[in-house]
Amino acid sequence: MKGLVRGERSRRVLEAVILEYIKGGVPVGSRAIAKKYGLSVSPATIRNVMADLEELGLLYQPHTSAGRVPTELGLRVYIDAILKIQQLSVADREQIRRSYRGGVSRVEGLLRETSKVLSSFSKQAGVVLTPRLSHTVFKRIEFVRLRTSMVMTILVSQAGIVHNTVFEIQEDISQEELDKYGRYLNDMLQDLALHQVKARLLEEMQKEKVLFDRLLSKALELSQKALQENIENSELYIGGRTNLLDNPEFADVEQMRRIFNAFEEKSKIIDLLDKSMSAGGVNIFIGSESELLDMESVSFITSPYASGDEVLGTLGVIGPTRMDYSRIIPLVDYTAKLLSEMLEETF
Amino acid sequence: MKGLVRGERSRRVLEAVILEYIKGGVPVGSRAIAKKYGLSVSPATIRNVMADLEELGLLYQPHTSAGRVPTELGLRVYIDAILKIQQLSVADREQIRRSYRGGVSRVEGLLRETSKVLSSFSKQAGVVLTPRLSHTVFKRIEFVRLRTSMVMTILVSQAGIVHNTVFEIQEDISQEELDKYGRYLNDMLQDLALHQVKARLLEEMQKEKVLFDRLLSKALELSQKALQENIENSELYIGGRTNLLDNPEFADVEQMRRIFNAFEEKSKIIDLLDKSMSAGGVNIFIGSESELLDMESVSFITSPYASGDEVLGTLGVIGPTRMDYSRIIPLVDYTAKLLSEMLEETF
DNA sequence: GCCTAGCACTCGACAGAGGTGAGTGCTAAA
DNA sequence: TTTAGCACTCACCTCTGTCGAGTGCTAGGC
Repeated sequence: MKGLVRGERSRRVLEAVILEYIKGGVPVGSRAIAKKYGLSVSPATIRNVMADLEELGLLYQPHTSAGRVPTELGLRVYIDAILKIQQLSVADREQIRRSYRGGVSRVEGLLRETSKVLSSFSKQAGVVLTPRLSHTVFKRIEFVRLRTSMVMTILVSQAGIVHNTVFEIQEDISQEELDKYGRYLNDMLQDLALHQVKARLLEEMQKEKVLFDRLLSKALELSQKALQENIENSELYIGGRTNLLDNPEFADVEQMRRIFNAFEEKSKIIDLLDKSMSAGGVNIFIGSESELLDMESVSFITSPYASGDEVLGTLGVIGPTRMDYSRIIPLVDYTAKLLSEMLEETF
Repeated sequence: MKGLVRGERSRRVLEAVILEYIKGGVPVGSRAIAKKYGLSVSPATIRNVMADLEELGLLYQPHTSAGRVPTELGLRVYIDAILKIQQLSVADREQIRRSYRGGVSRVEGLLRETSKVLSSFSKQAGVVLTPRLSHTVFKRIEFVRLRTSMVMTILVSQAGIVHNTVFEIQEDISQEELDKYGRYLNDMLQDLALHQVKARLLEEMQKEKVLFDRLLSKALELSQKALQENIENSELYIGGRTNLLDNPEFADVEQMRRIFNAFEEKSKIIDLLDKSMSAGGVNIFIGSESELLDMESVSFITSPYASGDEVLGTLGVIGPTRMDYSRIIPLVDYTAKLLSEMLEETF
């Protein structure tokens, strides 16, 4: 074994095949490479090199007498060892920034807009995972009496995420009393991370003082209830689904259905994005690497975004394995940073 | 002219063609009808009748020597004059009710669930238009200071819809002061319809008392700002997009792309649903009747839902013109009523 | 006067045949 | 080690013929 890609020439041929394949989407032959990539060797030589690359599992031949197509491993090697990731051009960056003009006034709007930006610049589908409430810092809680025994809790996090829950309670409580609970809790929970809030509430409930104060214990009970529900959940914004229809590899309906099903289910994609949240930096899943989706021929490029020190969520691009990595990787990277910046600025 | 569908037999033939076409999706011939629909006449006779129906514009022949397909007008006549709309079966109703078990605790969740129910029972796509804030009744307003000069407004309507806006203000205001504004406004605006709130605010601002009370005028100004934004907007929940992929008429990608684009755009669908909101009862748009979408071969079945007297939004099913109207019309009708009921119950 | 049987005709769907061209692997020579 | 040449493979296209569903028309029957 002489290493995965042994010589400079092999590397150039692999790159050429991949670039050409990304451009055209059809198997690429030796002639095309010899001509277009100025390697100044004959097609026959290229063929020999390609045969070597095939043996290494980097290329693959759909059938005898067809050109070569990169395998997942081939793409992986290309991305890890050959591709030099460049900065996004100033013009592109400027244009992305401009997409956000016109004032986005809510976090949700900002995230949704981001999914659109990602999709329109990548010509693929853009996804943005909303922050999990549990990962954010408590800002405020508010109780609203909707009608007899029906209370709505509104929770606001420091990052400006608003979450509400409605639930029934045993006995009716007046709005005035609910307001009192709110004030008490707001004082107590200020600046706590939400996943600490639960613990804090329990702790507080133990205290003697509280045990004898019906008002306080009621307040704690209510907020407990509100927090029980889905603060672990995140939502997923998906933009530009239809871009995927333009990819010739998804022309067959079966393939398409799988992807759109995944979009509808969301949970699998959420899991994947969740997983890459902790990783930091740009993550790339090629085809079956994602494991979660039984989808060959689909790649994910993801990056977490943050506000301050706290990682909030993940965003990314979903497209065919045959997508323009050299452009989309920096796009995802830049967008994640820009979003982080904007979140920080506002909240 | 002897009326659109002159005799009992014509009517039965039209019905047979439509039923058969809905079932199979392919042009239906005279033989099939003669056999299956017990009209006890020969195919030749059926052919004559079909020729008449074609002349009337109710049927259409894709090419010589193909069977007949109903035209939009044909479907319209069928729905208006022939189809007897039945109640949903008790079993179906029970099953729909059951879909909502497991407690849906927020309006948004309820609406989203509804879009799923609609889609899964119709095997098509289900849509639910969220209530416009402006159509709802004021319940509560709350200001939260996010950071220096940055304020979030949270608006809750009686129907339990929560809406938040973030904006910058000239000078910083403390949370205590913001709370005061909130209390003042909550008293003032109680039980007003939101579209009246604006007027009320202006009116209030004129009053002398306010002019000299910096606090009050500030409060009014803030809430004005919060209301300026998109209280007219509604969102759209779409469930079961992928069901549409199962319809053979959408096998060709171009057709599919148009529909999915409409889903992504949303605005056109929102307009359409909006239009049918005021109409009341079940509305049916067959193919080009919807005008908004340049989509032949797509039908909408919609119905408004309400809470109390107030019409809140619209829901419906989107599918191919060739869908099972006899089942889906009562489905939409029942679901709308059920949703109204549940909203009323909770809020 | 309406219904039906029969018949010739039309046209899409499908399958098979043959041709084309891109691309390969192998071999032998430079 | 590279290259030229050559035989071979295979997807794809086009052309052709067949099949069958379905029609419209006409003539005869109730």
